[in-house]
Parts: sequence; C-alpha cells; structure tokens
Amino acid sequence: MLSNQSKYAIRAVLYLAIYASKNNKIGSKKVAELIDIPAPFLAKIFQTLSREKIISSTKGPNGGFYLNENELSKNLMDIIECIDGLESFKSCYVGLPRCSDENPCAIHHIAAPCRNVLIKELTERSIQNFAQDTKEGKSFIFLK
Amino acid sequence: MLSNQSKYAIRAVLYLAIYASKNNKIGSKKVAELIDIPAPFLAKIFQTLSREKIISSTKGPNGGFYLNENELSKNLMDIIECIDGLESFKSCYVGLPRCSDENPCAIHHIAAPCRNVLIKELTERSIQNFAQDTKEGKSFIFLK
DNA sequence: CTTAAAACATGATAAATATCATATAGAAGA
DNA sequence: TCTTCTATATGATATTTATCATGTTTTAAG
Repeated sequence: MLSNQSKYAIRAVLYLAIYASKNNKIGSKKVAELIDIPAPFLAKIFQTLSREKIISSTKGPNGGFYLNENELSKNLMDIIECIDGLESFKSCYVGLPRCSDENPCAIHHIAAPCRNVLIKELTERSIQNFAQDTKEGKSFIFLK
Repeated sequence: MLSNQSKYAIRAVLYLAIYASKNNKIGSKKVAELIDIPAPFLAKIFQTLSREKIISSTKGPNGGFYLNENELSKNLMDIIECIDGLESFKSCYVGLPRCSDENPCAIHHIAAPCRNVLIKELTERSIQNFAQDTKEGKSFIFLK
C-alpha cells in the first residue's frame, strides 16, 4: 500500500518535527543515520518534500531541514500524496480496476471501511500532533 | 501490502470456486483471460497454490484447476500466506522494524486495529463464503 | 500404444522500485 | 571575496517484482 519512500518519509518528517527547528536545522544524512534508513535515498525524498513545501530547507553551513509552523500543521496524508500520490493508497486491495462502492471487489465491504478510518485519522491529525505522541514516548519512529 | 501475485491469486481462486468443479476443470489460460490478468503469471501462481494444496489440478486433456470441498472451506488468508507469507502482510505500515503493541510506530494504534479486523474477516470467512457473495452479485472479481 | 491437451518446472526477460554516486548551486561565515 | 558546507539536480546501478518463454511430465481419449 505504502512504498518504502512514503514509509521513510513519514518517519523522517516526524523526526524533523520533533528535533529540528528554524534555528536547529538537521541534515538528511544525520536523520537517515538516526532512524536507520539509506542516506542518499532519504536525501532524494527530502528534496521531493521540500519542492512541494512539506518541509523547509536551507543550503550552506548550518543548513538543513526543518518544519515551519505551517508545515507542522499539515498531515501525514499530505506526505503520502506528495510521494506516492493518492491513487496507490486508495487503489483496490485485490487489484480490481474501478473497484468502488457500486462495483465492489470481493473484499471491498471489509477493506474499504478500514481504509476510510485510516485516511480519516491520517488527514485530520496534524504532523505536530503525531510528533507530540512520540515526544511523550507513546510511539516510536526508531528503536534503541 | 499485498503483492500483485496475491491479488491475482485471490480473484482467480474465487473464480475457480464459483465456476469450476471436479467435473468441470478450468485451465489457467482461460481464467487469466476472463479476469484479465497475464496468463503465464497466473499459471505460475496456480502452480504454487496447487503445490500447497490450496487448489486442485489434473493434467492432460480436460485437465485444469478446481477446488474440492476441503479447499473451498479454506480462507483468503491461506492464499495470502501461501503466496506472500504472513510477514509482509503484518509488517509495520511505516517500516519500523519490530513494531508491536509494546513498541508501536507512530500510526500503530490507528493501523493495527484496522488490520486486525481485516485479518479476522479474511480468516474466519471461507473461500466458499466469499464466492457465494460474488455468485449473488454482491461483489465482483472482474468487470464487464 | 499413440497422441494431444493440459499442468509442471525452470529459467530468461522486462519493468518498477530502491539505492548509490557525481556534479552543480546557493548560503553562511571568515 | 573566498571558502566551505549543505541542499539540489541528474543520472547510474542494483534489487526486487512482475512478466514471458521453453521444455518436460502426466493424463485421458482414440
């Protein structure tokens, strides 16, 4: 459902949301190391997110990535949409083209409600909100 | 979450459950054509399922695939497990290794319940059960 | 017993995804 | 202004997944 890119993106952005700020920018290499994902891959992901204004960046010494107030108020679906697009997230579980409430696949009435809950939560809660949970130790974006 | 193989497998097996029987075996090419998926790919998938006794097969003239009584009583998770293995289905949504109730990723408490519902339904209801829905026009495994 | 129709097994190719490497551009500090 | 640091852009490689092709085996029918 989610590509590795999106998965990495979510964890990395949450990391920024927690630890980075305008006066404490963090480089992609450091984030990659800390959450244990391939560094050059994350660099590319950050570039995509930066282009779409999901995260902020500045070049040069003490440069790096962070989230401004506006970006902190965005949500995780924005990240997914930016990286994978919505289509892949919403596409049918068993690959039926044009699967919908009217033309449901065999597991549509089971899977669709699940996904709708997921989409709702990922859309309504802000990045900051998720980051807060992690800050409070309620969830993790890396282990150890 | 599900590979194309599993997606195709589910739809193809449901097709067999509905239209094939011991005295009306259907070849993989025909099934592939009818549900509109690549024929050689389905042939391989059927071989895997056959090896694991999820479906039955006989060679030779009038040979083909079908499901016996026992196989009809299996469930869709058996198919997924046979093709993808359970791991990929149960693995963390954001790629956190060893994500669990104790070490939850940032969206674990949202995603896990959804997935559990899905697993429950896919495990408790039989293939025959799902096939019945399709037979009654409540769901589809191919369009038009 | 022969033939043909299918599954079965194996491996080759292609496409998509993930990963890595290099060169360029821009910003901050000396 | 110059140097250095870090993002940016682009392209190359590798890995995985999906797709295709070939030959072999089994079974039923004639």
